[in-house]
Amino acid sequence: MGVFSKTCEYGIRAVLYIAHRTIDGSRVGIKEIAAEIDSPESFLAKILQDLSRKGLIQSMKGPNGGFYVEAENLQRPLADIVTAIDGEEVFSGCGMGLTHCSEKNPCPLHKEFKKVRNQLAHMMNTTTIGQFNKELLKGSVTLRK
Amino acid sequence: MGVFSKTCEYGIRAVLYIAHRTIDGSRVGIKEIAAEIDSPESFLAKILQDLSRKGLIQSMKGPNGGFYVEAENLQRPLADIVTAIDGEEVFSGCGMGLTHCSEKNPCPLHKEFKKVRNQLAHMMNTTTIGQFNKELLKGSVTLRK
DNA sequence: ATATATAAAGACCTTTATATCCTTTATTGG
DNA sequence: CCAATAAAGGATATAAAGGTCTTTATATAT
Ligand code: FES
Ligand code: FES
Repeated sequence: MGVFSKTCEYGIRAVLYIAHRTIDGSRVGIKEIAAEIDSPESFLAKILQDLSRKGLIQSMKGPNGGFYVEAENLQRPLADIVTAIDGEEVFSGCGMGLTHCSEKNPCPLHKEFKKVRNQLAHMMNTTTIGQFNKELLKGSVTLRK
Repeated sequence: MGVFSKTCEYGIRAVLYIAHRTIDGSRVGIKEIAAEIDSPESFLAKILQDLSRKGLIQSMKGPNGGFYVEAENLQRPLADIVTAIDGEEVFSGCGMGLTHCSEKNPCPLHKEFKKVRNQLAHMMNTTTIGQFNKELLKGSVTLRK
């Protein structure tokens, strides 16, 4: 198990793919996305459906339809994708599973775990959907394999 | 989903409980452990069986039997418990699910994610099983709720 | 030796995550 | 309007995680 669920991993990869692939105002279909991020097509369809309903990405049916990201969404943090799919637990939950992480009744790891968790949250909150577009176009970073 | 699996969370809590409860050379039974760390008893039994087979904790059958932690194991890092139960992925896997995290073919998050992951690994590698015994005895930290 | 306490082991069951497939609905170009 | 296209939605399948129960093995005390 990684830090995020598989669903979430696919979701992040797909959104970043869509974002850099549609800066020109075009749309991209599920087949291409799935192929390019190396994910099961129909499973990804479900994930994107969900993210679309939640407004993180946009979609259009019909010929020349597909998924895209509106300009304003390019500024949204990746944390929004994680929260939409996995919830907030990874950003606020106790590292060893206590039902509530708190200062008053802390688990042994609390002090240190909180730092890590906060660093993770900070990273995901200050990293935006559109931020990697150039690097993705250049090919200096990848979304598959 | 948290950073670790539920199995792993129970495992960590249980090992820390056993450690501080048996410094005097005694043993502690599964019923007490499960009650004190607030976990399902027979599920925890499976987990402890596994950790015992792997040598992270010790056990004895029969009257006055139970689980305990040998002195040398008190020095082992909590990372060993995580690795034994969840594997190493959380310490080395790609944050967005690429099959191999690498410098040569990095995902967009690689640079930042690696820092977080390393901080997590460092924390878990420098924190030992026995390290919280005093605090647990004092009651300044908790393993339940 | 026997009875008893306790963990080990294995067979199950339930829920959640992951994944596929098929039908419906919306959009577009002709 | 019509046919083609692509996402939405719903039903279902499969795998993995989470959890329970019963039986067996082993240690101890009497
Ligand atoms: S109580 Fe465990 S991380 Fe805060
Ligand atoms: S490649 Fe993704 S974290 Fe290293």
